[in-house]
Amino acid sequence: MKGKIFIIEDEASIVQLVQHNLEKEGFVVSSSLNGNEGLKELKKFEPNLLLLDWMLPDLSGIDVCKNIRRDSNFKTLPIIMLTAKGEEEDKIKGLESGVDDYITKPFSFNELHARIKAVLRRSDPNIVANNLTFEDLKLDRIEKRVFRADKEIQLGPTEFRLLEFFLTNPKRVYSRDQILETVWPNNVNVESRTIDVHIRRLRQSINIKDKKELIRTVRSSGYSLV
Amino acid sequence: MKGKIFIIEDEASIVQLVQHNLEKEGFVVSSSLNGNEGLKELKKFEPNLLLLDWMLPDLSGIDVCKNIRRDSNFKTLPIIMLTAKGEEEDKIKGLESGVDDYITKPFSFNELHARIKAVLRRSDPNIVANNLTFEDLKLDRIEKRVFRADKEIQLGPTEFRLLEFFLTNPKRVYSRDQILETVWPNNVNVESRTIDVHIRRLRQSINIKDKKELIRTVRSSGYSLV
DNA sequence: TTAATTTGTAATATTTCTGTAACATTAAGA
DNA sequence: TCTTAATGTTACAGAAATATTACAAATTAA
Repeated sequence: MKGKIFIIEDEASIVQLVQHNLEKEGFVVSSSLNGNEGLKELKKFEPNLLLLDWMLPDLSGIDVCKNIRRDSNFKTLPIIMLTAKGEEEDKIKGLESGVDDYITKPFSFNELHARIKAVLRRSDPNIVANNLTFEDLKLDRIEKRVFRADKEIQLGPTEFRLLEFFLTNPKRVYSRDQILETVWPNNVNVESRTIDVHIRRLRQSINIKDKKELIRTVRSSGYSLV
Repeated sequence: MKGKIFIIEDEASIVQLVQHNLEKEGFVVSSSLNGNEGLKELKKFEPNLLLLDWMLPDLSGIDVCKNIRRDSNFKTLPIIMLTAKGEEEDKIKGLESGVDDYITKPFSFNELHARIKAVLRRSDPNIVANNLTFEDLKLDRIEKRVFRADKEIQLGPTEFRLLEFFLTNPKRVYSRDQILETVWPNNVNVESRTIDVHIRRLRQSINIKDKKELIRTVRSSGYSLV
């Protein structure tokens, strides 16, 4: 789990390419082909970053952008604008209207990936960090290892992703639906109670006797790291 | 695999000479004849070092250089500038703009090779090192020999490259895709399960009884040296 | 050319992980 | 205190990932 990215872009081929590659990188990705629909879905999806095409069939990128900035929930949502060649002068307008970065089409995926990482590093460092820590918990994404109080802990793949997810936003309470959406591969249907079992497994692995419980149950809301 | 080198240089004869010799040395090389195109391809290629001509048809070397340094992914990419005789005064400017070294045309390949090694040795020692070691494992790239606890080990070519790859980044977990991409010659299509078999062969060769396993399996992620 | 080595794959075995169902426990309001 | 809904716990079967083996084709050495 490296965060959620939403794409609003009308060229299906671009969407497909970018979405596929981002998913390979571990992002959860959703997309829309036009502005109005995109705005709605985006607010449901709650991404960590938006890739926004400058020229859309219905709204202009700027309109979308302004709409988003009006919504208090998305005031700080990082936005990267996708512009076509020759629209360069518009970039200035774009940056003024609250865009964090832009990239000119055609672009290579690596260029885009670099910018995404740069923007996320500023807005939400944990999403791209190689090491996540919280109190005496440490998770190394490169070496795929987890430590509690400097003692290594063995986790199965799902428990690893689950902990990774909690570590990107410690203390925050996540509902089962939210957990499902980001920790499980897309379009998989699992019983929501299944999460309880994985929480239990994770708890069992990361708990040390005489040390406090790290995962808090918030009845009727979900779980959080604490 | 001794790393990837990108060349931006408009004189085709120089490119050909350098590229050919570098490939003979085991580098993976790609090149471009002008600045704008070069910048794009470079970012796709993700080299370990860039050879950059000072005078290009479209952009100056300095422009290219600045552009690269702006991109967070390439902030530390080592650059060696190729300058023509008489441009010496420019060298100072070049070094200021973030170039790591320069060489004056005409140069012999040996001169260039020496500088490349010197620059890489600073930035990414494992790429040029003749000997890679990790714990009691030793791999000699020159003599193509491998030792475990001072006892020589016989490896097939693929197992040798595989171990070489792991040794350039011990502890790091690599996915099967990543392994395939760098250990196997480009555009070869092999089943991803094939890697398991080679891992097994490598394990069988480098393991000594009573010594710990050196290759770690990370379920659903890949393998690492450990 | 023949012999020896190396490679990739398919088939099979083994290990580890996952999701679910069933039952137990807990918390909170009536 | 009783009731009920939510969460905790456990065990297990099927699934998924990896390990192992054998073999034929390809490559290299002799």
